[in-house]
Amino acid sequence: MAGMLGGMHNSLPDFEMPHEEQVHLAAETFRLLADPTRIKVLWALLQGESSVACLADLAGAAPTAVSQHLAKLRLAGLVKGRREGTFVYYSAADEHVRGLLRQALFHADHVDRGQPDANSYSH
Amino acid sequence: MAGMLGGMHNSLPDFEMPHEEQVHLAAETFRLLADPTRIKVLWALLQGESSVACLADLAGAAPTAVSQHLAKLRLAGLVKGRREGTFVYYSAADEHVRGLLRQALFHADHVDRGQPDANSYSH
DNA sequence: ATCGTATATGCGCACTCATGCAGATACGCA
DNA sequence: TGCGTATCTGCATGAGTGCGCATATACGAT
Repeated sequence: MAGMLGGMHNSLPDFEMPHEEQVHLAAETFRLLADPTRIKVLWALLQGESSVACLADLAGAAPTAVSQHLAKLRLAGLVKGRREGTFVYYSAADEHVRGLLRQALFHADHVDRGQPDANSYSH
Repeated sequence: MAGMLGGMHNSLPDFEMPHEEQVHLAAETFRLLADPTRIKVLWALLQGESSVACLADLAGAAPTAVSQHLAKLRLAGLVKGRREGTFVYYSAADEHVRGLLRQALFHADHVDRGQPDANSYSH
């Protein structure tokens, strides 16, 4: 499936690009994960369910901000809420998020971005 | 640093949160992936190296826009460029990106966001 | 000069956060 | 039982910020 490299230039290879809708959904998922507070919240929720106040304490953010973040994550279907009295206990709704977070954090721990060498290819 | 402080309902056992630096790097990675054009470009680069014009054609975007996206990806260390005459052939520099993209696209293909049931838990 | 690529600037849009307020529920006390 | 208060959560608004795109310009190579 992967085209042979090297000589081909403008000719469109034979591999298939993802569908537009798929790409859009993936971008939206990444956009939701591109926030330190939401990453911490989701990481905490992957360990078990918790409430807004507890998550705010864990993430080091204001409860209202965490509530807004949870609302977005809920609309995206990444977390779900269970009401018990005044508290709302949230939990992760998708197992794929665990893999994405683990890979991203692992990548962040092993990446070496020491030099923003913009012109490493020029001479 | 977050930490003790009273008033925390211990619905979650003690577990370790990722380090602050790790979280920021992961968020930055996700932010770079949170764009349809960059997703298409990276997906194409995972199949082999290609030039700006070819990538622009594949992604359906202007060459200048693709060049700017590639500059950001290059500064982040996600792609690398090899100059050959007038052309610059880019290629993916990190194998972790492949896993992230695959999981995100797979997730996008399997997620069912048909129910933005925001108030599934409310009265 | 032409083509491929990189960079600078302005515009429009979306996002985050902080503030304030409202609804809902639990608790205390007469 | 009835009432008032405190707490938890959700929603709306404004300020500040960053991003992507389009345009124009510059550099390098043939």
